[in-house]
Amino acid sequence: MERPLLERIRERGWRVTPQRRAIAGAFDGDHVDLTALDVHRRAAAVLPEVSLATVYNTLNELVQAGELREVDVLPGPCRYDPNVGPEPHHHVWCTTCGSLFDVRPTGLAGLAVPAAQRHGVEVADVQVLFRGTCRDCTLH
Amino acid sequence: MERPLLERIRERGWRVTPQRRAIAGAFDGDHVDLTALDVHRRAAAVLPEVSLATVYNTLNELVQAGELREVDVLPGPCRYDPNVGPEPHHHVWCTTCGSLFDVRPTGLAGLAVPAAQRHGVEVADVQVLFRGTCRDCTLH
DNA sequence: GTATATGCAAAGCATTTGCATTAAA
DNA sequence: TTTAATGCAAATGCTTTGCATATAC
Repeated sequence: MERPLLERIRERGWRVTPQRRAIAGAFDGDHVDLTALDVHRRAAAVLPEVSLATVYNTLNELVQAGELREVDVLPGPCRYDPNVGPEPHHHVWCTTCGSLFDVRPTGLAGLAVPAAQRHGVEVADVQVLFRGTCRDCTLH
Repeated sequence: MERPLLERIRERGWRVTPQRRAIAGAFDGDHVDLTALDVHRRAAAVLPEVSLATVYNTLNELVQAGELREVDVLPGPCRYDPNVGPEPHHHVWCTTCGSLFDVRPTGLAGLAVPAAQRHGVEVADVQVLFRGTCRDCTLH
């Protein structure tokens, strides 16, 4: 679990504006991965005037600063994940409702690409996506 | 390795038009995963009048028919993969130039999500993405 | 001949950008 | 007071759609 985003913004010496407070606040609690629209919806609940452009700009700045991770492993809009710890992490996704959860799978260490299939790519990183159906969607 | 797309179109009783011939032809050879624009570029090399809308429409029809697989595991436009065999497959991706290759990793069988982390999702499927840098990009 | 595929141009999202205005420090 | 952040509205990139025209069967 990470330190709150707002604290990390402050530590970077960035200006603390009401918008940034609202945007950072959107990630408080159980850190789900949010779309820009999710973030805007949550931020606007606290600060109705916050603009979508500012949400996008701020999310991008945070990604560039390494304080958010872009999760772009599934169809639809990009998601943002405040959990940027050292160990890469992975996801479980309900293909029906789109719910997305962080997960730390077992057996990662055994994964490898046979050299003959690497096409000259030096592998730096692995991302695993488990797809399935969540209980709510199974029950209709 | 799959049978040529055009043959599969014919077998479905679909009309064989010059456009469909050109679009199917784009996937001949080593089956890279192509974007719609890639397909359009290749198809237009053979049939200059083919429209991008037709490329999109045709790709979607082929996806719905199960003759193409959408690969939507990375940023940027969706890619289409003519290799729709039973075994799910995985990808190696150069994060610099965007090259994408199919891969059959070892160690897949050992991958699992601890029950406590499943958030009620019944896992049906796994997709693995290896990210790295290809030789060309490393050498500049 | 008839059903189906095509092309165009317009519309739809998600996202980015330019620039004048506002506000944090 | 200065520098940086915001909001707007317009632009972008990818993809879809409606509809009249063309064409495979």
